[in-house]
Amino acid sequence: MIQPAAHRRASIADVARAAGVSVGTVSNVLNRPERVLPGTRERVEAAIDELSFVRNGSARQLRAGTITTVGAIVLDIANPFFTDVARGIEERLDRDDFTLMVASSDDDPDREQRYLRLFEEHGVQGVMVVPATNDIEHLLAVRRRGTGVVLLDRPSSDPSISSVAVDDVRGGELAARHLLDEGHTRIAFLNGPHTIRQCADRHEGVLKALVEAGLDPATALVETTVTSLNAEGGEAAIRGLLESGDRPTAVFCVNDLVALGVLRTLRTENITVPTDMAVVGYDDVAFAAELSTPLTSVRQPTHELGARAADLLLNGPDTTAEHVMFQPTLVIRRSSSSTPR
Amino acid sequence: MIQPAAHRRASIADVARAAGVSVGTVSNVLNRPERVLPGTRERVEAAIDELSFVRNGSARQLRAGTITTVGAIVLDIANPFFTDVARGIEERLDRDDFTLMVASSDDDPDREQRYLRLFEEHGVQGVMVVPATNDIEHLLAVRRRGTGVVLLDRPSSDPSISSVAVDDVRGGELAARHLLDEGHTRIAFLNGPHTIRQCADRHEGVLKALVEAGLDPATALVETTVTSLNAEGGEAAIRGLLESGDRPTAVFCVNDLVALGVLRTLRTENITVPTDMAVVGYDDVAFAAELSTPLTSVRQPTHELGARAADLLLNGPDTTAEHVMFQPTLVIRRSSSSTPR
DNA sequence: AACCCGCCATGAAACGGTTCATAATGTAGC
DNA sequence: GCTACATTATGAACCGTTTCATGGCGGGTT
Repeated sequence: MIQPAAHRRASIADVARAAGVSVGTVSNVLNRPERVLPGTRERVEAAIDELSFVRNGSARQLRAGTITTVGAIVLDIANPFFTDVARGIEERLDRDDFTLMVASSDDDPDREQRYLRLFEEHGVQGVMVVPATNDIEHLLAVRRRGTGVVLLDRPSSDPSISSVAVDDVRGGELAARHLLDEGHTRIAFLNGPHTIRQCADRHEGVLKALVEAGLDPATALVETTVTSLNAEGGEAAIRGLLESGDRPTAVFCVNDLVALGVLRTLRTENITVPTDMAVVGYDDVAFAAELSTPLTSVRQPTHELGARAADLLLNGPDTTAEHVMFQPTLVIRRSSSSTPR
Repeated sequence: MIQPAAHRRASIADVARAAGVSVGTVSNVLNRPERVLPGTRERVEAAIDELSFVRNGSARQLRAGTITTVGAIVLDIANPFFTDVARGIEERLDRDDFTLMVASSDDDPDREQRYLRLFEEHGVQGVMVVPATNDIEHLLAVRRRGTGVVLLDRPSSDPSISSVAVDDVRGGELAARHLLDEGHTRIAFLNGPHTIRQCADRHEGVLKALVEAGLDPATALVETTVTSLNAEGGEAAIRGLLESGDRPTAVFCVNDLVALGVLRTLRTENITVPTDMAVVGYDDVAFAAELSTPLTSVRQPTHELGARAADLLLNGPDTTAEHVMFQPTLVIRRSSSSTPR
């Protein structure tokens, strides 16, 4: 059980009493020390220490209105992609002395909603969200009520919401085209649910590449939905695929964590990469280049993504939203090519 | 610029007026709907929708006092070790419908202090902290003022503060002893600053192993402080070491991110692992087993660590603190041994 | 001496909820 | 018809800050 305070926390009134001044003066010491005579200030500061007074943030915020905090809601806090983005956000925020609170929705719309509500109720200046659903009506509502909202890693179609994204259609296209170039004609795509926009977009990109190459997606593509977008999800998905018998020659994974699970499984199953099966990941996280079979991956500018999102939140246009779209690049390594580079 | 609300947010009084009821009734609809007649409730709910009313969390909390949120402050949100711990925390909290806010101190005591203050001022039920300094007086102060505090990944000597940790002395010892067993007599330790307790403890463990083996640490050990505990830090540190000429035959890295940077650098420098140089990491993150040279690493039970910490915060003893200490294990792989397993 | 001004300190209003004692209304029992 | 009681709704007090109009005071100017 969390231990309750022995008794009520000291309030500004307690401090005022102890220092023999009025509450207004204590508040001034706290917020505009230059307005109060050094002598009094010291007395007040002594009383503050004495009572180990801590300002009540709720009361402060209730009255003052503003707070220099922004929130970020990502799909999975254990995914290096999102934490790298978070670092980008933090660095930008530091410049303006804002603080960041991060929460993870775990791909769950309910959790997203819950954290969104929490942030909104506590009056954050704005919130950056990687939505877990295709529908962003709930985010529009937040925006309408006056809280800043920036879509993260996801383009916005709505004029009232800014977004910072990377072209996922193009990313899917790059990956698929590369595999086609390598001679594959039957490709598995371990994707997340299409309710996550990024997944749907990457799928679209893959289709585009296939059609351009004159292939029929119905036969050339096997899309499997991974249950959780991490190594365990990748492992389960590839096992399912291997057991199904009709095995493709290449696997495109919706992110590098999934690819990690795939590589791990293929190794234990003695399936050689890339000769028996080529693998392509997404995000190009730090370890991708150092894997036993260095992983071909679609690189996204994580840092810039986060920094730009924070920037839009802090300095964005007042009325019209801005939509930033970065371009991904493909980094070809050994997992998909016998002749990388 | 963050766009201000067109005008003041709707308050409970606005809702009351619109629905033709009193503020008390609106509050009841919000908090104990069963106490209000279905007809009135519907009118109030309609008004809430109409005005798109969102409760003001500050006001609510100011009056009601409590909040079901806890905070976590970790050293580096981009380090998989900490995010895995965060996952463990989240899962435990979910059971009690608590929410988690994560902040990253970036090894900076000032940032830690800033976030700590933010959490405390906003009245979180408790906070889990991986302290950036050896001194935890500031945490004791928070505890005394009535906010729950649990030390994360770090033992507590103080009876008033609970802690959940993994034995870092033992971890350092395991790693060093293994390298000694492999025949190395000159070991580099790419460590973080000793102000971070874990780093100091691991150092102590290394010393212990060296002494037990009858070696003089002064000659057998080269400790280098990495500037930032990530791949870039590892890269810079190992480069410095290589340039210094007098090259050791084994490198123990304070975490797997640093080890990743080391492996990357050694590969570009054409130094073979483990024959030219053995490498051991710490944390056994997900990708460690899948690296080009699978990485020997000290494994810590991340999930249990987080879950237990959350548990202590929610159900911990009222008066006496509890100190949980997990034991690390060494996972031997090819980066340090020609005959792994 | 009268006036003005700047400097500090004061104390009450306001922020937007929750809570609780009280009132209003309806129902049942005698 | 009267009392007893349950059910709903009311509205004022309160939480702990910030803010601002007000006032006291001392010194400089006319």
